[in-house]
Amino acid sequence: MEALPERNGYLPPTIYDIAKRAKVGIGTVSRVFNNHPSVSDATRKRVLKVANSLNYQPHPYARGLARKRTNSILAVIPFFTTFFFLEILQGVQEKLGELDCDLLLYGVHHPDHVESSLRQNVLRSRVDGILFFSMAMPAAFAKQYAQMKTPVVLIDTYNKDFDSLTVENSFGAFLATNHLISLGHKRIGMLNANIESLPAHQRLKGFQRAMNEAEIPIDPLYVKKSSSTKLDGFTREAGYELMKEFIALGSEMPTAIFVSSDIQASGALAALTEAGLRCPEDISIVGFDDIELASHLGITTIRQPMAEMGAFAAGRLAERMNNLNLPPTHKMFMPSLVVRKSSAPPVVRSVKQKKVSLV
Amino acid sequence: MEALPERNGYLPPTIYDIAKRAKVGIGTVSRVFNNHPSVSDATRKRVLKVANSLNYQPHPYARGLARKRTNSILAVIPFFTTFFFLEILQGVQEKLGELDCDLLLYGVHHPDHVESSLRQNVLRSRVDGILFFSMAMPAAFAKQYAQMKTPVVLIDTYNKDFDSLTVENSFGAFLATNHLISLGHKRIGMLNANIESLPAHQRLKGFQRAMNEAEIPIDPLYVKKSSSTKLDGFTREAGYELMKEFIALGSEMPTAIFVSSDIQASGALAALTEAGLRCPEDISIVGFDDIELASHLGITTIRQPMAEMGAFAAGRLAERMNNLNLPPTHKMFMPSLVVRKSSAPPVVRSVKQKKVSLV
DNA sequence: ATGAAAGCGCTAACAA
DNA sequence: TTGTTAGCGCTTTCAT
Repeated sequence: MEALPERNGYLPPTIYDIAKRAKVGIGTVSRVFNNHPSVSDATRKRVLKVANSLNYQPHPYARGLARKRTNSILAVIPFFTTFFFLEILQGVQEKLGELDCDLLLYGVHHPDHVESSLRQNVLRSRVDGILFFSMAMPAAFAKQYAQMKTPVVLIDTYNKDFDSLTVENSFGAFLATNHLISLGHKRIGMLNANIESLPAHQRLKGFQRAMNEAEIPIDPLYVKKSSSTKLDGFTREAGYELMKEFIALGSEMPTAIFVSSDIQASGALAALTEAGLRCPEDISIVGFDDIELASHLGITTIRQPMAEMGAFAAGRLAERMNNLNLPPTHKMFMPSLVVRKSSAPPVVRSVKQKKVSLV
Repeated sequence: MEALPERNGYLPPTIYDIAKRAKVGIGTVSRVFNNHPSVSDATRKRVLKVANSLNYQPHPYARGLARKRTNSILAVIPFFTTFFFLEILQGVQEKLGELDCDLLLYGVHHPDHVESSLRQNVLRSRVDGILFFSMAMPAAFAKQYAQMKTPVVLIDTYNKDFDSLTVENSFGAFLATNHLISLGHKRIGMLNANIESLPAHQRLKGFQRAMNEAEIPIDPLYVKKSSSTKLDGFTREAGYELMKEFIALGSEMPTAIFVSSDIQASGALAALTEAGLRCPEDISIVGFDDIELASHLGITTIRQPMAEMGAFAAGRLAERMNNLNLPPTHKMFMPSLVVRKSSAPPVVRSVKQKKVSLV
């Protein structure tokens, strides 16, 4: 802690300055800026004029102290991922603008840091609420927040005690698979991440439902899951490796594969290229997430409505900040299909024969 | 403005609570938490013990009010771009952690919004300093900040009145071109963005210098620049179109091209694939920026030290906040070469003859 | 409708 | 070394 140099020269005007020049009490000035009804029109106008001429802006910290609310919220996000969060934050911020609320960012590098940040920011009552992204809320804090009724909204993660919003993974997988089916594919596979993870599990469910509804039997050979624990198998490498297994099937290879994430799909594509196979001519691919890469690679995929999710999260947080006793709600968002060039009708190759046994 | 529900039940402890239980005055408690030297070890220990047992955390807003400094800074970033900023913010945040300082995020969608944010946050003295990214500082604010000595650090943009840090574009281009040269290429082209933009201009300079130093004449036909105004031609489409022009050269095509950005390189690659040409076999490509896409596409590129830049920016801002009268400094960061598979030695094709006229 | 005054939780100057 | 006190700029009773 060093000496704290005062901002030179110019000092921002306070309500006292305004009050003096407008010949009113500071209370009145305050009322004007809080839109309190009991100020005469004349006075209000006079105060506003003076305030404008002095370029007055209420000091948020003084306000925060007096009001016991800071008008700012904290976003705790894992910093290793990128695109998804920025898009959501965009939605958050837009909404926050309406609410005259600021956004504090806390990027988590290491899980341990989560706790210290939460402690610092919340217990210090520096923020009015928290947006918590994609991580499991540490149990100790979950308990504490629940009983202190701290406003918390969970995004892309779940805890029964807090508001949460997630994407309907299963429905997205259903959409993806259905797209492939409606393109005319019959031999459809799924390249999944680690089934232990919730999203992977849900996406498998959606795949199965689509296949069942279309009455297409699922060949177990066509359903491959990563056993990687690194990021639950949602990695480029995992996609690459599993795709090689598909390729090893040779002529028995599916004509289309639903891949559980775009990042895996990028690896799958690499494996295909390496094997001299072309997408979509030899095989159609549908991914999931719609990360930026997907558009560059031309991957048909499932998009999550990130901006809306962000806006919704901010809105929900605001509601909760205004009423600490709302019961937690759990909102599901519906993803949508984005068709690009990695999916196409199956090519009727040297029409030998229909595939026989699908088990 | 609605009724403001108080946080139910639990109220955070204040220095008064601590003081009472530790049987000291509030001043002493304050001193302890400000590491003021004149507190006896015994007292300090006692206060700390009580504080810990009560889970006390100083209230940042009260502190801010009294100290006239908020311990938080504002990052103003253009929200349409993504990866680059997150990486820099990572560096920023790491540094900020050391400084016990918070990060307020303001994403700019529309240039108009810049001003309102700056006004709100700075004039309201909500933040101690500003990190301003990749945009031209609006003149009105530049003047005001300069005379108010508001701590501002510019990142990836320049203004003589403020600290700034930028990347040595020219040097990066030099590195890229040199890499191609050292690989043995002689027919080297450059696929540039809109030369009106500063980075495009600087990158051209670096290209020219490398060629000159290697005494390889530059064929004007091999230097193509986008005339697009959209993002100054730093787009996938621009890269795609210009690469088609290169391809149209047929056998006269360069054996290697330095592309002014990865995003353009991705478009260039697409054009190549479309034309049935392979990279690096038929032509080597080096990009610039090292966006995530580059690694997925295997593009050799020039990387900017983003995390370091972020940390440096935060550090510089801190210095300036501690001494408002420092003269502005302008720091250049050196980019580095990342070799991937899009660049390789030229293939000695059906060695017909040396290229004759390079004009 | 308006002014005066008492905090909000803290820092820092001043005494002791 | 310590306690006391006067702000920091604002909101919010309580009078008037």
